Amino acid sequence: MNKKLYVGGLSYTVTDAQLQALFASHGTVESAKVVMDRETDRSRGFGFVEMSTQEEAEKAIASLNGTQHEGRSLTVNISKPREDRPARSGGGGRDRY
DNA sequence: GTTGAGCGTT
Repeated sequence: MNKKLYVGGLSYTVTDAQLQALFASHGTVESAKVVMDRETDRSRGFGFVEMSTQEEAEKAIASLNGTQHEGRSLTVNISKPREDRPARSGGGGRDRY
């Protein structure tokens, strides 16, 4: 198990600092990032947070998952590493059709 | 509005 949290259901107005502040109320945030679409520089509506320990990650999930933020329902869960997804793992990142 | 990048041609 890791300490990385996936945070979905974010408003497009939420940014990394907002995300960190939200989770910091329920544990020690080591890092937080809202994923921005690199083509539009706007939020994709989800992000990632890393807590100091798994224990704090768990309580952050329990406290924030299913709640609302900036008018949207939050989904909080342990994340999986991006390398685990076949879409961008080494061998070809960009589509070439 | 649901799982993060960019490098560059293996």
